[in-house]
Amino acid sequence: MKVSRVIFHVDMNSFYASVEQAHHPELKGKPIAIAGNPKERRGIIVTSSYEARAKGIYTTMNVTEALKICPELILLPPDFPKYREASKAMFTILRSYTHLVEPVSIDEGYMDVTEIAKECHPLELAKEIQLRIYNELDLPCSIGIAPNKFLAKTASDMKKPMGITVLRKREVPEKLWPLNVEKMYGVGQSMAKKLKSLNMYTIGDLANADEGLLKEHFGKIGVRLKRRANGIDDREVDPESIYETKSVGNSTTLPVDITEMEDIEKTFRHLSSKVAERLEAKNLCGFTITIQIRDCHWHNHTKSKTLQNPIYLKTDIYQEAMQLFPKAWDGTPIRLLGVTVSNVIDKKRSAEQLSIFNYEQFAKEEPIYEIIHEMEKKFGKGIIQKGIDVKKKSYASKTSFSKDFLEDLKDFIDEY
DNA sequence: TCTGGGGTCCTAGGACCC
DNA sequence: TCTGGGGTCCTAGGACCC
Repeated sequence: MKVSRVIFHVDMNSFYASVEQAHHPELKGKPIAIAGNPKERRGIIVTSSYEARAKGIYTTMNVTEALKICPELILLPPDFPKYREASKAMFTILRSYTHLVEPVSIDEGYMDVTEIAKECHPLELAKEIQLRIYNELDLPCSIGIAPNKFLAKTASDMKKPMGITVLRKREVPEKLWPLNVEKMYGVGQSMAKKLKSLNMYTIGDLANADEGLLKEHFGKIGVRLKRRANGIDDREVDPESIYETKSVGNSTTLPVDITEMEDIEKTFRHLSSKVAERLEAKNLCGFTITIQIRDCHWHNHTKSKTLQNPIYLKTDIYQEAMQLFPKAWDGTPIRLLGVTVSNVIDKKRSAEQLSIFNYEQFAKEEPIYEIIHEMEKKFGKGIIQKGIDVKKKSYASKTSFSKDFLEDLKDFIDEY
């Protein structure tokens, strides 16, 4: 039997809008919204204050539409550096209690407070954290307290803003099961529709559904949903997960649909340099490049290619993107273009990967295969890799050989 | 309700290898 | 030459989340 855990899910309330209100107290109590440029097609509501929500404003709503419903709505452009700073301050407060903090996005995260809970009542701890975030940063948040991530996440959603909700496993049938399936985290529009066609309308229906049936229609996702609906979730709080970037991409909805090569090239150049910039900032490079095209009918097309050597330069990214483009485009006017580099690794580690590939090529192409085997026998498996690393010069400084070793190597080659 | 931009995870089929 | 079964990687697309 696994030891019972105490997990918090801390969820900032209408984060961007709250950060703006904290910076500009005169905006408190007023309907405000963070939105893109209202003159452009991309002008949508990103977040709105509770005062705005009360008037019918919601995320993804067109700005023009929003102003029609609520003419007094105060629009602000997004200021991401400001939000990132507030986010950092918030996580610093969380980490002052335990290192077991897992940021999920800019405005929410999990904490495993099992240890702390032995000496302090979870509810009191949650109150203290909520109050500190409020007093020190002037930001409201909701906290869910539960034995696992799924229930904690569900709980934090139950009382907003400034709520604290405890959700025990034994309360699942009473509190969770009566809710509609679409209320469940992990069930979107598409799955809700499918579930309903299978006569499952509530989370309880999902919890008590036949596992084989769920597997047949939804694969492993279905099986997982059933477990979650029963309050079962073994995922651990992983503080490292934010450092494990899988992909870096940029995309843009164009002001008007385009078909001209000149415009397409210009857009890809811009996107490629954005991606390169962000890879650079994270010291990453990646093996796979993907381009995305969304046409005027909202059909998406992607084309991707995995390279033998990782890329990170804007010129390389641009070139690969432009090579993929004609293979993915059928001539339909384009609404959105995107470029993503995935399969990413640390730039430093990439040097090793590069050499492994070259070694294999080298071994296949050259009749010196035997030499390589001999050398491996004498110096160990990594020798050729190291040798080529040095030859490539790209990271020669990272590879160091002892003087004695170099002497041995020289002798060996001469002898051969 | 006519839909931005950043991501992650999953699936299914094909290629290829042992 | 035909036959399996298992595993991994790649690609395209879809669903979901904030």
